[in-house]
Amino acid sequence: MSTLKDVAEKSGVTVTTVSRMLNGRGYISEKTRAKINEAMRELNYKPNELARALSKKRSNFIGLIVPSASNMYFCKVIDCVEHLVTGSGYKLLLCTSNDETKKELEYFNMLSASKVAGVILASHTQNIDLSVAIDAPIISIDRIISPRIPSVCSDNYQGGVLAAEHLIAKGCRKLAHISGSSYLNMEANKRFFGFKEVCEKRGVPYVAVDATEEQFLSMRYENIINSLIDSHPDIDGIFTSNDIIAAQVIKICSKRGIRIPQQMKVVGYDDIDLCKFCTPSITTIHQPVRDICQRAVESIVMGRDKKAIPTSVTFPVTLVEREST
Amino acid sequence: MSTLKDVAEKSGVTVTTVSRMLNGRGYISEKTRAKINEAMRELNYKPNELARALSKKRSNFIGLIVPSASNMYFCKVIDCVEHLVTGSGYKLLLCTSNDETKKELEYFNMLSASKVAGVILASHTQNIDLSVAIDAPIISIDRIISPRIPSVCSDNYQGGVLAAEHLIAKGCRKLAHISGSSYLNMEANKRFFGFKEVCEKRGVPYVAVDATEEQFLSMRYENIINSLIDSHPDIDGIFTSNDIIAAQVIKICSKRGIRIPQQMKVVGYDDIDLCKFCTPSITTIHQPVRDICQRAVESIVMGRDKKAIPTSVTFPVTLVEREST
DNA sequence: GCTTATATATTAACCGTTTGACATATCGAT
DNA sequence: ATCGATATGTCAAACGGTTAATATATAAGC
Repeated sequence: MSTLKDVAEKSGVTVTTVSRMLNGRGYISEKTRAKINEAMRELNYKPNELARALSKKRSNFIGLIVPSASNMYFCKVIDCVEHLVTGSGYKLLLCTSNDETKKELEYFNMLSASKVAGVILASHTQNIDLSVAIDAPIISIDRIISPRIPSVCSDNYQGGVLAAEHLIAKGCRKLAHISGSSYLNMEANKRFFGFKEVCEKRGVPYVAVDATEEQFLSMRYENIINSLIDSHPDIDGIFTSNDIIAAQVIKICSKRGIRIPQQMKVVGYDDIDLCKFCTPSITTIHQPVRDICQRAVESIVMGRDKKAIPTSVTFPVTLVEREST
Repeated sequence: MSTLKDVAEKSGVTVTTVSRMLNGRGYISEKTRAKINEAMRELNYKPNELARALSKKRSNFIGLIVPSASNMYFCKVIDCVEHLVTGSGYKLLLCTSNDETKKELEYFNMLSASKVAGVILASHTQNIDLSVAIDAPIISIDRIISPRIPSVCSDNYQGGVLAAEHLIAKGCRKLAHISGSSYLNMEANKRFFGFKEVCEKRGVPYVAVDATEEQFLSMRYENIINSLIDSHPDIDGIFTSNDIIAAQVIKICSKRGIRIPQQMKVVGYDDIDLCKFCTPSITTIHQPVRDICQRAVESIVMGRDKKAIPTSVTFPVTLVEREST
């Protein structure tokens, strides 16, 4: 593996000059530039990123912490963030925390030790002031962690409003809401508040149940869905806090002989690919994941240059109508 | 941020001693060990991983290259690999290549420049001898790239055999196979060979169609499925090369009023979560992703210590019967 | 002919950790 | 009294790049 020094010798200049060129500082004539490029090509030179980062006291890794990579919503986030990070010349360090605060702290220490350029948090982490643990910009996605950490969310309240209004417009008389674990994501609770508000304003009765953390992680909601339908057989519209629950509602209704959308209408949340693959496909609240991720990555890249103080933002959501309503 | 030197000063020993302790070389008395630990705690010392890696000429990052993080099969791989990598004290650098050779090469250069401990390849990359591009162990998942690169696969041929036998046993008279893009994954083609072999042996007629690369990446197979059913309305059993195609077959059949499993039986491949969420749920060939990933990570970790020459392995697959057959 | 901008060189310190070479001291065992 | 194992110290080079300071040379502009 060749080094800067090798390149410098080969092209008959000093390491300073080569480094200057690599980092775009100072003056370089076209002739020298060509000579150096030539030498780099011949030697197949790749700057050692570790040395570079050590010297600069900052790497170009960006850490992304998600609860799990097998949950399709987070997959979307991972995919988006990876593209954006790579597009900005950074590299993605992926961490899956299982929503465990302890693991999250470990990851934080690890990321800090690797001198990451920033951290994007799409995981649990309530209230612990992580900004003290790391000397790099942090931004959270869809979770508000502490007032000191900027966040980028979608309009969860409005999502709940849209879902309830849609179900009511479609003729539902009694609604239900099934949340993910409200303990895990305070921000997502606003989906329920929006839903509730509309139901109350319109005088439509509703019930609400809350999944457990364990159900959220295992993605198995059968029990909660069955017992909801058992105890409220007159429900004809369900708004779920994520699409995975919605898919299982559809499944259980089909097993019970409840026809969708005729007898039961279902609105999910997130708009993951699953919605399209399900039969019937799922009406859902679309989260602008791409916009959210873009904003998150930008805020890290900006924050690094101290160009802008990143602030919290909220993106609008939309309802995507499919076959389940 | 405190350094080794700070810790050494604080605990009244030299950096050599502290480093010795950190790396488990030479002798350390319990008393000194305690003193150093105390100092590290007080200073909240975290070794700078970059400096460490630079000095050792090797980081503890492991690179994982997948075509996409939004494809659920690869999500499973990512999730698994992340857990295993972290469990072994490494960190995961995630790369999504879109199955583009050019991008894969760029990622390889990047990983090489970051002195990764190894690379796990679950992507395209045909025939280019990447082992020359990087000085670290490489292993491929479910793809055979070159004879020089060890791979860990599942028994694709057997998967095809199981699928065909199951469909025939369930009473199908005319079968079809829809592959992902055979161009992208030679190894997965064996699924078709196994399927074909059984059909021919049993005298069951079959047709086979091949999705394009674009269809694979966009996960939209409607056209190919519709035209298959249009031109062969007598097909009563379909084996698809992945579960995402299977889900769409179910969807299209439902739209066309073809009842599953009564009039049409479907067997997918991979056993991703989607299978359980679909209505009806999808019978599929289960890939032992956990075993595969474990083997892949182990081979990197071993390969690093030069303890063992990693060799290629094949894991058995099983058929998981659900509602679609 | 003087100034200024451009282009490059030399030297050396620094980032934080590892590691080898070598020295020294203590302690129990022979 | 000597030996070997244990426990630590000092010193300094190395990993590969960045960067500040200082110097010099060329070319263009007035």
